[in-house]
Amino acid sequence: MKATIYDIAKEAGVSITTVSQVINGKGKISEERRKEIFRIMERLHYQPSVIAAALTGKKTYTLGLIVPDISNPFFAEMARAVEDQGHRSGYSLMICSTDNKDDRVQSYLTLMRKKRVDGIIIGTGMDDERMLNPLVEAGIPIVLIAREMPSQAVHTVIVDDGVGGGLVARHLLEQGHRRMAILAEHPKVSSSRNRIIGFKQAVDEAGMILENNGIRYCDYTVEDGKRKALELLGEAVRPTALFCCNDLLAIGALQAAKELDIRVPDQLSVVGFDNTILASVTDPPLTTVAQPIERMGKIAVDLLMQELTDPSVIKQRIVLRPDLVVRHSASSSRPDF
Amino acid sequence: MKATIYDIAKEAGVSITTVSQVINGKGKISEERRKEIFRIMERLHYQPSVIAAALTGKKTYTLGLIVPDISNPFFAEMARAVEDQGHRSGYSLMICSTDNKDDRVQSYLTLMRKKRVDGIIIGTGMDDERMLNPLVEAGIPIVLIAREMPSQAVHTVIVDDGVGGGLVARHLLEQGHRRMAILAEHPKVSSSRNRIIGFKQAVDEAGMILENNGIRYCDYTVEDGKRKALELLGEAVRPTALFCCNDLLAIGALQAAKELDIRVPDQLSVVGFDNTILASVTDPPLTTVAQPIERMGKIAVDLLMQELTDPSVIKQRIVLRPDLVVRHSASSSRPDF
DNA sequence: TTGAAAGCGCTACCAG
DNA sequence: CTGGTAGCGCTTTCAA
Repeated sequence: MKATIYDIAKEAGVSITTVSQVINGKGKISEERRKEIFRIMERLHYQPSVIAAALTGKKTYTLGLIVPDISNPFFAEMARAVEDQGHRSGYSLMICSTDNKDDRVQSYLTLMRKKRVDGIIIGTGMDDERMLNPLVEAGIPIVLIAREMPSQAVHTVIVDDGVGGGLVARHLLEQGHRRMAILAEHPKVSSSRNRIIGFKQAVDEAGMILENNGIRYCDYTVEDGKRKALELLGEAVRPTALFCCNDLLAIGALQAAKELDIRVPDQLSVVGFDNTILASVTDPPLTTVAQPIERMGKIAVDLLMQELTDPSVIKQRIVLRPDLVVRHSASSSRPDF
Repeated sequence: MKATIYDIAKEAGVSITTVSQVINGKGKISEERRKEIFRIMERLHYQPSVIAAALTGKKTYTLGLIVPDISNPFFAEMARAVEDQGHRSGYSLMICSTDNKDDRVQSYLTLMRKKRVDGIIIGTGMDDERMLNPLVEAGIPIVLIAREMPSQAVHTVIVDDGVGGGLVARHLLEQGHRRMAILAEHPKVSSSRNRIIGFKQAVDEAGMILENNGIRYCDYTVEDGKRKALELLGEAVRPTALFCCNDLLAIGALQAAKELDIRVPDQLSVVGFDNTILASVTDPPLTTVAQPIERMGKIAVDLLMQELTDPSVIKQRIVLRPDLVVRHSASSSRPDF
C-alpha cells in the first residue's frame, strides 16, 4: 500500500504533526530530525497527498483553463503560456475544450467546482453569461482571457481588438483597397465583434463605406472560412481584400482563392488575426495581427495568484496593444483585375 | 460558506448516508426522498466535493497527459483527442509540457503522484526511463503514446514508425531521388529513430545507399529544422530530397529552401511526418505521413480505463498503421538542377 | 429503507 | 521544539 504520513511518523518515532511540519517547512524542527525524516520519506517513496491537504481547507493547486478547442494553435499557445506561469507558482493546469457549446461550458464549469480548482481562466465564450454567476458568488477567482463579459465582475485580459481591426483597415486602405469584405466569427464573440467595429470605424474615418453584406459569420474552422470566402469571392464584383477575424479563417480564405485561381496578394489581399504559428507557414505567409498571447497568459495567471492571496483585490481589466505583422498576403489593390 | 453534504442532510431531515447514496445512485432510496434531496441540492447550489470523495479511497477522476509541448500542434491534437475520450468517462485532463527536459519530466511525474491522478498518458521521452519505475511500482496505470520504452511494462500505443519511414523512402525512390538527407529528432527519441531505420531499410532494399553524413539531428522546432536544412543544402552536392521526421522540421526545411532560392518541389522534395494542421497550409502543401492521432488518443484512454477497471489486465502494445499523405512538396528528381 | 460511526491523509490549534 | 486532537467532506460497512 501507499505510504502515508503515519508510516513516516512511526518509522521516525515522531508524531505526524512533526512530519507535517517538515513537509511544509513550518514550525521549528531540529535540523537533525528534519534530515532524518526526509531520508525516511525518500526511502518509503512517500508522496504527500495533495488531496488530503486540500480537504483540510487548503488549496488544490490546480487551475482550470476553459477554451473552445485546445487543438487550435491559438489556444494551444495560450495553454502553454498559462501552464508555464502556473507551474512557476506550483499550480497545475486542467484543460477543457468547449467547442463553444454552452452545454459543454456548463458541464466543465460544474466540474471545476466539484474539483475545487483554485481559479479558472476562461477563454471561451458562452451564450448565457449568467452561467458564471454561481462561480462568482462562490468566490472562485476567475479571469477572462481574450474575451470580455461586461456583465460580470471578473478580471479580464484582452488585446485591444478595436485597435487591431483599425490597424488592418488602415493597412488595407493605404494600399488602395476599397472593396473589402470580412470573415467574422460568430456574432456572439466579443473579440470578433470589436475587431469589426474597429475596422469599420477606421473605414468610416477614411470616408469610405463598407457594405453590410460584405460580412460573413463563420465557425472557428478552416473549412468554414473557405466556404464563406468562396461565397464572397463568387460574387459579381468581388472584394479586393478580405479581413479575417482569425488566422484559421484567413487560411480558409487563402485556400478558397487558390481554388478559384485568384492570386494572393496580386488579385486579393488577405489579412488574419492572432499571429499563430500557422500564419508563418502559409502560402503566401500571412499578414496578420499579433496578440501577445504569452504575455496575456502570464498576466492572467498573475491576476489569479493575486486574488488567491488577497480576495479583496479590485477586479482589473488589462488591455494590451496588438501589433500588425506584415508578411506577404496583402498588397496594393489592382483594380484592373 | 459552501454547502456540504451535512447541510443537505440537515435541510432534508435525513442522514448524510442517504444523501451520499442519492448522489451516487446507490442503495435504495424512495423516489420521493430522492427527488426532494435533488431539489435541495439544487437550491443550495451544492456541488459534491470530488476531493473529499477521492480521499475516501475513491478515484480523482483526473488523468495526466505529459508531452514535450502542448503548443506544438501534434501534441495539441493529441491532447484534444485524449480530453474528449476521457470526458466521455467523466475524467478531466491535466496537461504538462516537459520541453523534453528530464528534470521537468521528473517534477511533473512527482506532481501527478501527489495529486493522485488515476492514470497517466505519456507522450514525452526521457533520458532515464527508470524515472517511471516508482509509478509503475505504485501501480499507477500508465500508457505511452507515440513513444516506446521496451524497458517498461506499460501499455503502448504507437504508429509503426518503421513502416512510415519506408513509405517515405519508397515514395521518394519511385520519383528517382538518390541523394536523400534526413532531418531527425534527437537520437534518443525512439519514434524518430525507427522512422530512420525504416527509411534506410527501404533504401537498402532498393539497392541504394544513404550517406551517413546525410543525417542531422534537430531540436523540435522550426528554427532548428531550418538551420540544419541550411547546412545540408549548403553542401557541394546537395540532396534532392529531404525526409524530415516531423512537420515542424519539414517547415524549417521549406523555409531554408526558400531562403536559398531552391524551388520546392522542382529542385528539392521535402517530406514531413505527423500530418498536423500545419502540413495542409504550407507553401507548397506538405507531403507527409499521417499518424491517426485521434484514434491513438482514444485507444490510450481506453487502455487506461481498462486497467482502472481491472488492474490485472495484461499490458498491450498497439501498433497502428501510418499513411502517406501526398500533397505537393515532393516530386520527381531533376538531376539537371 | 435509512442511520450511526469509523475512517481516508493531512493541517492547524493548543498544550507541554 | 514536539505531540495530541479536532476536524475537512465524503464513502462505506454494519445495524436497526
